[in-house]
Amino acid sequence: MKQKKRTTIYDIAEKLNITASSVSRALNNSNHVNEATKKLILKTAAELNYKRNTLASNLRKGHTKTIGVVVPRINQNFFSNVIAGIEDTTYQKGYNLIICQSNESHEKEIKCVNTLINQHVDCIVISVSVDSYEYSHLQNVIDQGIQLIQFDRVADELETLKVINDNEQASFEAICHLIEQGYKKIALLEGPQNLNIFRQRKTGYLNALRKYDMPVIDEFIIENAWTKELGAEATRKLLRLPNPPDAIFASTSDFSALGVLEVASDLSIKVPSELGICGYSNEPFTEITSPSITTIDQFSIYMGKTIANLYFQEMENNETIVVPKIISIKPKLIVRSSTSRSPKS
Amino acid sequence: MKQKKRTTIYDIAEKLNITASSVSRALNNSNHVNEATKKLILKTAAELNYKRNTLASNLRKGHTKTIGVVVPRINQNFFSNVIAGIEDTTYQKGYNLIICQSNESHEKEIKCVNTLINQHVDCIVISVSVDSYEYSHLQNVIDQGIQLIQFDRVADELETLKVINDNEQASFEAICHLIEQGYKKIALLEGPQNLNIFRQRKTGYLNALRKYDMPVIDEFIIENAWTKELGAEATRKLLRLPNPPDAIFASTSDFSALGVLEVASDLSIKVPSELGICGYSNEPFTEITSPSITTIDQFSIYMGKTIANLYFQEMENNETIVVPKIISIKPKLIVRSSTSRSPKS
DNA sequence: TTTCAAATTGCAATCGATTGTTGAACTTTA
DNA sequence: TAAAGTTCAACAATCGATTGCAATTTGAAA
Repeated sequence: MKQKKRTTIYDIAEKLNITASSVSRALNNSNHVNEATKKLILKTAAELNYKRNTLASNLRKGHTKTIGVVVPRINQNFFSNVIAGIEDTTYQKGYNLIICQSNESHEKEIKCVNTLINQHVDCIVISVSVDSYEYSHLQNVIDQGIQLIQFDRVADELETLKVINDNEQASFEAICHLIEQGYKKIALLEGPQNLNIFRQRKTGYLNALRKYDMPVIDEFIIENAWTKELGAEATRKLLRLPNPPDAIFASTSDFSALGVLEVASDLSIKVPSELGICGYSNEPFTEITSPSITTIDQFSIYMGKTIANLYFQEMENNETIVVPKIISIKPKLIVRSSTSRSPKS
Repeated sequence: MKQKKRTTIYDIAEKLNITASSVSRALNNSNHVNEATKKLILKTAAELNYKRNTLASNLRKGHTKTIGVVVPRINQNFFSNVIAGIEDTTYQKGYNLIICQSNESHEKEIKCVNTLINQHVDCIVISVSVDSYEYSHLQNVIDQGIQLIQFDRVADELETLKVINDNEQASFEAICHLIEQGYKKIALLEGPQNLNIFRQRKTGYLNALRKYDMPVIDEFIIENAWTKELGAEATRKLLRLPNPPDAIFASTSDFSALGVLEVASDLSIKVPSELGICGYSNEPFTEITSPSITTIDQFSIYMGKTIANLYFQEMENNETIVVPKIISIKPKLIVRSSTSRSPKS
């Protein structure tokens, strides 16, 4: 590749017989430059097609106006929406985003975080991967003086800024809804319990059952059913039980719920009359399946915006100690056909 | 925010009573350092929790091992898949990605590109926004000596590396398929014709009709129907015609096709027997609508990988002139229920 | 005309890492 | 033992922009 020499402030200075400092000041619109020369400098800069070298500038200034984002998967609706939300508000403040995906791998997550530290980003926003078991790499971020914001899947033990969903409440409401629709034997597809979001959803499920004095049936709780395939498999298993459930809450994801729906469809089990199905995340497709799937909206784009605003807000309270702050967003139950039957037993 | 002083190579040097150059060489595993001191340096670096300042390093070295990506929307399946593909292969080579979204705005696209130039990325990968009308900002990228790779929506007039789909062929095959299924009056929902991808798809449509000696009916071609809402609206208009079409090719997107399907469903028009529907992009949801939607897969993840590999390949042919190269990926028609009727007229 | 302050501009250090050159210490060879 | 060659580390310049301080010019006031 041809590597043309880019024009620098020195080139401009030389051409105009002044020093680079004046050029720099003019470019930064400082008022310590004569208006006339400022105009001239700006004009010459445009002529020479000057582009500021952000690397040099950032090195000198000590900050990069860049935020690093680490998510398990970029191409997953929830995460790409959060990113879009973050981007939307950071862009307006002149910030850039460096986006990494951990591919749900703890190893890669560590590498991503380290790269971001090396890049001297001003802030790291992360949702941890499913198999993370220790968080020294995140502690490291804090130690390096970089603002750390966790969202959705957070490490509870780390005292950082957090933006989360109230998973327990959402899950609780979903189960209450099912019970009110007359379902009596509600199964739970749960996600990996090392992630707190899945633990919280389970708690919500148990609380709701308790509230209505319904028994907790162990074989109705299926571990690690968080993909479409695993959801389908779990469903087949559940429906083969001598006393099968009449509703399934796929607390892990809508994909899992989709697996449930497909199995029900294969077995000609009528949804919602014979089987109620509730998912989680409000993926776009849940609206267009037949029947449409009841699910929980996490306000993902709003969540992204909240994260960005939280960062800027903390930035402004300069000097003060970092107080661990948690912002909890209440998700919303979206009732659709897959759980809507007339409310009688 | 507390801003701790990070440890630098000077800190390590000072502690060990040597110069920073030796530290740098040790950290870069140069063989101009004594093995023993190298070990010592590495050990001390780890102790002091040293992290290389990539800014300084990049400034000195003149490249950043960073690729900038500009797409219309991050949270659109096709684009997020391409990004995931790029990320997958660049990550292995130690490259980073800076991702920007133009939000389909020409203005913002220009700003994104300029930011990336300022950031001294080594390469810019872009799919232009729908309302772009001139490409001086892209010419600028080339002038600054930055490798430019266009994909999918490309500016034909710019001689750059390009990775595209053979839209014309895909569209041609889709229409041939419809005709072979016995559809006789095929409408086209077309996208903004300033984007070449939509022009190509239209050409494919026209070519297929010509091949089968079928007339081109002007009122069957609807402009700018590239969202779900516009697709729905277009469909209502088409079906109100005295002589309505018996198939609709939503060449713009699957979202548009979904709009078609919903209107058909509202009007109780049977798909595929009374109306055939074909979309474009193979969005995940096309598989789970009822009926499932025939569409065209663009191999988006593979496309991303191809882009990344193309960059590395060009990098290696150092010194030579940049030859504009175009890689065309042949999309695949995915036949599903929405167009599958017994092949008789 | 002299004095002083304000407005501009220049000088030089700095951010942290890299790298070509130089020189000292050491090893090998004749 | 002396000459030649190696190895290793120090020195200093460099990447491009920023910024505190010093110096100069300008203009106004005395």
